[in-house]
Formats: sequence, structure tokens, C-alpha cells
Amino acid sequence: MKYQRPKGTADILPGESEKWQYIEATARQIFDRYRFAEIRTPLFEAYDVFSRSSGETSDIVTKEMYDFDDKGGRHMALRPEGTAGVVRAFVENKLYGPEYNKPYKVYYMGPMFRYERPQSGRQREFHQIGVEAFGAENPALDVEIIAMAVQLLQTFGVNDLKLAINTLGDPETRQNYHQALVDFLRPHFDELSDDSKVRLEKNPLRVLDSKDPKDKAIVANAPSILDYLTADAQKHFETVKQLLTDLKINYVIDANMVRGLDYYNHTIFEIMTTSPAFDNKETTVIAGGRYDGLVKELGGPETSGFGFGLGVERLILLLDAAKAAKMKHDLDVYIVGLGSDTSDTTLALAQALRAQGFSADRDFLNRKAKAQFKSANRNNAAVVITIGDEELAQQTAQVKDMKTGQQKSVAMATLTNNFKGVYQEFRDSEEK
RNA sequence: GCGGAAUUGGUGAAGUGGUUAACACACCGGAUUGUGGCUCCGGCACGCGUGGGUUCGAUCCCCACAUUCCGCCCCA
Repeated sequence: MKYQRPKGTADILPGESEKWQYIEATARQIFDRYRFAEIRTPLFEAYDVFSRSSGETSDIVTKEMYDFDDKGGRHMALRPEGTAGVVRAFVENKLYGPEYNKPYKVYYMGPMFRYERPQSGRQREFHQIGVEAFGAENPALDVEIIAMAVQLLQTFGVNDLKLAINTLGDPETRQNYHQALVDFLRPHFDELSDDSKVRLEKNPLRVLDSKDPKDKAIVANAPSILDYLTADAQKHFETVKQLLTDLKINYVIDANMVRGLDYYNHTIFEIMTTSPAFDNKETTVIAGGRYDGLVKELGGPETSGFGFGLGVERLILLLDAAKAAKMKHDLDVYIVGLGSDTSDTTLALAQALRAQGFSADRDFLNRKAKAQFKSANRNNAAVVITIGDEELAQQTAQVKDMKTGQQKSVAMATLTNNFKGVYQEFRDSEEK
């Protein structure tokens, strides 16, 4: 094994790729219903696009960025998440212009890159499906997008969904709370875990998220951001809660929920699920929220935004656990050719069948009849057409229904002109 | 970035410091000049993650590296 794939990457092979197609097709369908349109942005951007949007001190920027200098000496980075590039495109293409619908709604799907230690469901190259909506501060938009996220997961058959919401308020809220939290944690500095000591300096909100038992005990008595909301922030959050209730969408408020990226404010949410695929531990599949300052941060006009991202690899693990329906397509026709003289004819017949809209396959290894039938069986072929010297001479073929075992001779011309009729006849007799 | 475990064929795996690396599944061929099952027979690792070292001799012992998995950090 001289060459192997880069650490933390995966080959998605046939058998697996069908799941991806299913997921992507389903997502497109749902997004379309909500009038989101696809946007495709580059897999890499100027490093600053990400460092500016995620926050210089965020973990993504400080240690997980897959960055490099290109031959022109430009500092570039593979995208670690989808939002920054979309916002950059939104600004660069002036999509905030008056000629565009507000909110401006887009979705994307594709690979993201983070330089970190791989684990199951976590890779260096991973995939996200995400949506962004720009230019509406109305909390109803928050709720509509959360509802869409819930519907999406339900459509995938993922159950045991738990929606957790929180608010980070507006900048004023955040500043006040930040101060209050630091004031509270300072006296406990020596008791905090080493990780949290660092967090306290870099991003105190993250201490709230700590899994360390001692940290948790301290945090339990910490002030809640919900007590520091400004009137506006309070109103926004209340409306979100009310609308969720109106839609009969269950949720819990997790006042300690935070974000690793700096650009979020107001509503943030996560949809979690428990599954054997994750050892029955709660795992977040979708995470998102509001980011009203980001467009401006990247050079555009003051424009609000709301979006979420879904981890495709994680979703696939869930589908596996739920024993998702088989998404593989069966074969319509397998053509058995006996003797190398038949190869021209089987090739032409296969083409004729495909032209009529059927899937068709044949043997290329000159194997004997038995082996070819085995292949047909393995491929779940509905029909097998056999051509040997005799059929060649008479311009016919043996057509066999693999389910009933019934076989009959059909003129070659009929197969090439009207296979549909032959096929239907078999179907009908199967039902009798 | 830190800590731990693993690494034998297409797959699941057994195994030993010393002639030919079990067994099973899958696959290929034959028994059955042209038909899917079963049965029987045969084939299928120039090699035990990679590179060094110890040894008369290593897949098995030692070291380094790589990759995978698990935990932490973080997150999707």
C-alpha cells in the first residue's frame, strides 16, 4: 500500500454514494419548498475571510485552519465552514441590492476542511449542507428556518430530535454579560480546569460549555445571559419561543449553549439526537443561529443573517443506525452472450435497450452461461436476454423473467424497437 | 496539540522466533459443450501497515514512523 488517502479523508464508494445522493436530493427538495436557491462558492478563500468572520481567537482560526501560501504568495485557506464564503459572495456580488428579494435565501452543500484529529464522524475533510438567509431581522425567519431544519431531519427519518435554543442577545447584551461572567469566574480562577483557565482569557462564554465536573459545579451558579438581555433582545427571544410553540415545535432552553464562532448573536440553536450510532450519547446534527453583524464585518452594509449547518457524515451514521431504506437501483436487463461471436450483437442490443430507457449490462469476460447468470442474479436483474449462435443465426433472443423463471424466444427486431412491450408482458404475467 | 488501543488475503479472522501463514465467507474454474439453487473438487497472501534494529533465522522481540479507532480539546 504505497499510496493512501490523506489522513482524515474518506473515499465514498458505490454502495455508500447512493446515500449521499439521497441526502442531497432530499435536501434540495425541502429547501426548494422554502424557496432557498443553491449557491456555490470556492472551496478556498483568502485566509482573512475566515479569520475575520470566525474571530481571531476562535479555535478554528487558531488551530484548525487548513491554510497555505499559494505560488503568488497569497495566504489562502480551505474553507472550515460554509457561512464565511457565502457572506463574502453576498457582499462581493452586491446581493444586498434592491433588485433582490429580501430575505435573500441560499443553500450550499459540499466539503469543508479542518486540520484536526480524526475520530469517527469527524474528519479533516467533511461535508456540510447549510442554508443562509440575509436581510430580515424578523424572529419569524429564525423560526421558519429552525422549522425547516426539523422537517429536514424528520424527512430523513431521524427521530428522538431535541431542539435546544438560546440567545446571545445583541452586542450590548453580550458586553454586559461578558463582564458579569468574568466578574463571577475570576474569584474561582484557581478552581477551574486548565482548559477553562485558558477559556476565561480567550472566550469566557466557553467556560459555560465545559464538560469538566468541577467547572460544571462552578458554572451552575454563574449568572445567566437571560438575565442580561436588553429589551430588544428579550423581545426577539420571546417571539421566537412563542412562534415555536405556535408551530408545536418542542424545544428546551439551554442558557449555557454557546458558539465557537464569534459572529453569532440573538437566536442560536442546535438539534441533537441520541442514537446507538453515537453510543446513545446526545449528538448535535444541525447547529445554527443568527449573525447580524457578519455581513458588515466582511465589508457589506449592515445586513442581518440567519443560517444553519448540517454535518453529512454524522447524518449518514444516523441513517445507518436506522437501517435506512435501500437506495440502490436494480438492473432492468442483463444480457448473456455465449461465445465471442455474440459480442457485437450484445453490445448493440445493450445500446438499443438503453436508448429505450432501460438499464442494461452484459458480460465482458467471455464467461460461461452459468457464471453470467450468477452475475445477473447478483445485480438483481429483472430480465435476462440470452444470445448464442443459434439465436444469432435466427435473429432472435431468449428473454427470461428472473422472478418467474419463464423464458421465451423473441425476435431481435422487437427487442430493439419495442422492448417496453416485451417487458410489460412479463410484468403482467408476474402479477397473475 | 495531549493520552490510550489497534494494524495478518477481497472480507471476517487463527497463528508461531525456524521447512508449504489455519479456518470460514466471497471470488474464479471444473463436475453440468448454453441458464440463477444445492453438493462435490480445485484455485486464490512472492506475504503478515512502512522503515530500521536484535538474531544463525522474525509476521511473531525492540525502536521509529504512518494510518485507523477511542478519550480530551473542539466541533458538524
